[in-house]
Amino acid sequence: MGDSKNLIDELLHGLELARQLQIYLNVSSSSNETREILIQKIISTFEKALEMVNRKRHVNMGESSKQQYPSASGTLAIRISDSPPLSCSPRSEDSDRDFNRDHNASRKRNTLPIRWTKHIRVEPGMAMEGPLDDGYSWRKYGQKDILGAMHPRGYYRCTHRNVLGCLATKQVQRSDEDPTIFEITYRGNHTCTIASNVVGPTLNNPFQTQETNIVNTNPQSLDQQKPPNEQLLNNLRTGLRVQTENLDFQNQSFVPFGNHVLESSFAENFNSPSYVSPANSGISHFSMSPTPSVFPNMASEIIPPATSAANTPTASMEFPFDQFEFDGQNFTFHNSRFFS
DNA sequence: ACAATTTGACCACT
DNA sequence: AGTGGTCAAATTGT
Repeated sequence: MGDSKNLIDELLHGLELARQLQIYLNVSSSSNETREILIQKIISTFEKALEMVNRKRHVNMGESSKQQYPSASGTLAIRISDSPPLSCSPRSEDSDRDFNRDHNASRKRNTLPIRWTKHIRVEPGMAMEGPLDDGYSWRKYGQKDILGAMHPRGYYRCTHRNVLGCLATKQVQRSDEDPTIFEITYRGNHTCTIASNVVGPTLNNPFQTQETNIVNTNPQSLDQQKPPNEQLLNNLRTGLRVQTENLDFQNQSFVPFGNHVLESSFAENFNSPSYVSPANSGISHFSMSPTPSVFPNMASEIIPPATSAANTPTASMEFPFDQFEFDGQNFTFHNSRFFS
């Protein structure tokens, strides 16, 4: 228990430092020395936190199932807690529902295990009627007032659901604490974008085009007009903007996998010049709770200029869940194809 | 006319 | 019974 408290303290400390750094980085008069010190502190804080987690895991686990959490510069392992069964395919439930219109079966509650969240911030003062463009075409199919939430939750499915059978869906929930932040929960994989190669390795490095555009959400515009590829390319051409924001890492509403570990070399891929995910542009910003990631407090997002619509925030991450492996204990994410 | 969104109703789950 | 997720008819936009 003491360790958990310390862990939380450390992570909170990291959060605070990161916030300070964010402020400093926006103040041109601050010295490089100050930045260096802050960055060192942040790294140190997170490393300490990770050590604590590792210690705890060593105590709780036998040697055989031991998984090391990475240092800040090493391999990223995402710990995910209690899970629905992993035996089912990511889309099995949805598939049954949509293409079997037997109403008894089709109305079955979606127990889709694969889902992940993003926290997106839009510029205050801009239209924020909904999420920004994330490179995919979504059609809204519902909206619901959620108990305890100030803002309704929007339900979206892939526009190509009927034509291509793409079963990806997302839910968009505006944050109560910070109305400029949208929490987007993606469920299922885009089968339509496998063909169109939305997260293509051929796009330019988004780090080269991160300067400018402010998010300009246009709730009435349509994101259904362009194929995802073209949209993303357009986004990259016209400039992207990175926003770093604080995540509520204590939010533990998502339980996608279970007590397993997602292991991936995110960090090293982030340094790779060839890495181009229009979705997250190399900066970790998705979270899988309850312990979102080793960077629990920070979410960075590439905010593309708004080409669309309805409610989609920014370029989204296409997450190739078919590259997960589950061996009964660990959930491994093979990201070589994803990041290459 | 067609496509997208809105919204009340329905259903499954807890 | 309460809640979240989805459906589908009605409405709105292009």
